[in-house]
Amino acid sequence: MFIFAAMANEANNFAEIISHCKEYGYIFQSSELYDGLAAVYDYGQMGAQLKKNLRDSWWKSMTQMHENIVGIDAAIFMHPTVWKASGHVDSFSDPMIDNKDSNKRYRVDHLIESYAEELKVKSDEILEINNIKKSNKEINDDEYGLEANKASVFYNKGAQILEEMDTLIAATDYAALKKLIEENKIKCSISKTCNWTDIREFNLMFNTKIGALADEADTIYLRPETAQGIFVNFLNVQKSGRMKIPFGIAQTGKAFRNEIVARQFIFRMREFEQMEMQFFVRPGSQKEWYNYWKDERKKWHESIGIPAEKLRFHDHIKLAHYADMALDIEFEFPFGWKELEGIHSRTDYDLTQHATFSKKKIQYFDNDLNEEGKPYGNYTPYVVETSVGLDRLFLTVMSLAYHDEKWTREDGTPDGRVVLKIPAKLAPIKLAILPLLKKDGLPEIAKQIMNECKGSFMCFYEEKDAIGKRYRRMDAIGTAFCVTIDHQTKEDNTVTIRYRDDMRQERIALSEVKNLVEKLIG
RNA sequence: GCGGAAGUAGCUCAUUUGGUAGAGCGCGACCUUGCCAAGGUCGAGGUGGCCGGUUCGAGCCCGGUCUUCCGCUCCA
Repeated sequence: MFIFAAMANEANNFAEIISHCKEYGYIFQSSELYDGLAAVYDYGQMGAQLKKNLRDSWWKSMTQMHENIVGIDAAIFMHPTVWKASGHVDSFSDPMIDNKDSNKRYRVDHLIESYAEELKVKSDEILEINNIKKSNKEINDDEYGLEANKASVFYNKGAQILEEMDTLIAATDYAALKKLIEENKIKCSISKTCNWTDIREFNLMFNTKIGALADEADTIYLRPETAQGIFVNFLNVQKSGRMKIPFGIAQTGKAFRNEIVARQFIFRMREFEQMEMQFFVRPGSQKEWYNYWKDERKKWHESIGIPAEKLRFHDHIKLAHYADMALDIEFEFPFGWKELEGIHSRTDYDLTQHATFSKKKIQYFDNDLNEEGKPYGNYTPYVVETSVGLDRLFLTVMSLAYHDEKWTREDGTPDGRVVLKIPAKLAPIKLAILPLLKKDGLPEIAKQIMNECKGSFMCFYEEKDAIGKRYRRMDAIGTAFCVTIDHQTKEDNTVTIRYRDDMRQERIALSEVKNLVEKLIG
């Protein structure tokens, strides 16, 4: 027996988590044999299972648990026009400019917008000062008029610059855009100079060629989001599934974005997996459903063991081109609060765009009766989207699970363990089956338990090394439970079950093992 | 993409100013032990991230390159 004299020092060091993931088969860098490929990662034998458990848990909560949500699996390749319709071809390629002195890079529109904002602030300041002077009778009406004119010059200048910018961006006239920046002497906030590079465009979509001929019509994109696969299948699913609004279509799958800088381990990768659901609603009811899913999704995260105080909502101030409301569910990662899931009210933007570009009617006939007792009739549904990054969710679970525990033994010597306290229902391996000795018939009993259980949940059999060492290894990979078979088992058919999180042990009937574990992971 | 730091065994690191690499842990086999990282014996594993240069000789000096981490930037 031993006691916990101290159970502290649980520093959640991000670097330690990354290295633990590699050491215990959760995540490897892609193509490590060839020095790796930046911002691309592979899931190992443990990671793939955890990721699958997370995906399955989401899938079940969305489809099985909601009668009005169905799941699909759309292809990564889509018709090129899909991305014209969605707006990604235009808005996913941002013009950028670098300041040569500070090496700071700006999105051109952000740079110009902030300059216009400065002009507006300057204008407001002049007005404010002179309003005070006027009310104190320090200046007369004529003098005030002159100052007010000055203010409006600044104000109009700002508005004019923004207008010009919009025209030039729409025309992709980058030479003229640069000229606009230089003529207005827009400076870098770091270097305070106007020494700019040429404007360059960064397209965030990967493209490739389909078919043998390499002309422009054959260029296709790797999808930058999975959502469009749902929108273009809206009518197929609605009609073949006889779905009635409100209803949802769920999907998990890979998406690809050519991020300029991808960092923070698996937080921002060039290839990543989304789990998303598009919920189609009657126009006008989007606010109600947006709020419904906002709460529902946060509850789901809590249901898989994420503490409420580590989650928060963050409303978007600047909305994407398709949204009328948007927020992030953020998690407090080891490197700060970051987006885990996005909830977007996408209006009828996507369906309308696809109707326009495909020249096909995408509408729904609503037979429900309105207040006047008449059917709501034909309309383009509004959409509320919930979209989680599966890799981010994985990182969330790992960063919560990782614990470096240290304590002092009864004899005063230090002891400790690294343990992944992954919720039992998500843990890659549920049960380790460990014969205390690899003789005296104990392995035979253990293998019998193994055969009984492995059809129901993931098990792991191990007879090498001292029992303590095997427990530590199971802790490190996050195995939820261990059962140990000893000599007493042969006498009374009981085994020791050991709980990972608190290392507690209890004696239970051998015949109860499977039922107990199934109950605990349910 | 810019700036900073780093890269030696699976992991953590050592190798005094250049003289062809070691330890601990881990891993494999066997013996012993048996409820929280036990002991013993034997063993596998490194062209020092990669490429090039200087030198009689490079893990060490120089250049390039790749990757990772931190800061900036980016994240419809």
